[in-house]
Amino acid sequence: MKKDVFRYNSCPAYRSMAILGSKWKPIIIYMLRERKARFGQLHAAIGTISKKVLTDMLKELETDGVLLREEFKELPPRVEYSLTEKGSTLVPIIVQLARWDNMHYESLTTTVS
Amino acid sequence: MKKDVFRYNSCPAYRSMAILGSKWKPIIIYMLRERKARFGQLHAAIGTISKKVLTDMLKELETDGVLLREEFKELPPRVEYSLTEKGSTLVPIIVQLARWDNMHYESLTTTVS
DNA sequence: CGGAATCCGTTATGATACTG
DNA sequence: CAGTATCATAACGGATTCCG
Repeated sequence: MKKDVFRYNSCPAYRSMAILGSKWKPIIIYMLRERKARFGQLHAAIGTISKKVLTDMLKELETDGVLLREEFKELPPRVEYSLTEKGSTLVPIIVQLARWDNMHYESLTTTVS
Repeated sequence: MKKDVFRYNSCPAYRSMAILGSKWKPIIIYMLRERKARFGQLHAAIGTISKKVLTDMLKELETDGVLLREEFKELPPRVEYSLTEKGSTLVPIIVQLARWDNMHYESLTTTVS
């Protein structure tokens, strides 16, 4: 369930990498940088992620204290995800990573300001 | 061979994550930040990495243009690895990741200045 | 010394169908 | 709508042995 790949002593940044070092987590966090979003919105926005994997990622991010899950007991159900303060501190790092991409490879459709 | 986990369109930072999002690459890059090192030195310094995996990581990093491999045709053989300019630009990012770790979790033996 | 070659377990991610 | 439950697979990381 946890990223055992990044384990003690392997890397001085293993905890941040345990959070960012997966295929979908950076973009999930980045999407929540300004406003909360519902499960379905995230699923549609990311497009190619499966619901199972999205669920898994959201759970892990919540466990890591990076995001908050609000469940409204309605019908149909509604669940909103938002970044915690801790999660917000990851945004500039993600921006830097994306910027590195843009600097070292060309022509990305997605631009990070 | 490549990190297929970080694939096109999945993440605006997928290229940097393909480099940093593995168990050993950040620490390898960080170790080379000031001076070149030989295969055996890296192997000993990291301690718990297997030779196969170290070889794999070094090959991928070389392919990605992050480090340079110099082979001296001697006996016994000597191979030196060093960061390229492109590789050097990753160091501050790794430092930031490590710093994030230190800020959000306590008491790490390894401190990054 | 610096690998290469094999073999192998675990984990991350995915496709699909189903549900309160 | 927001998930669960199954099942499947490829890739990541590792142990071990052998080699010029």
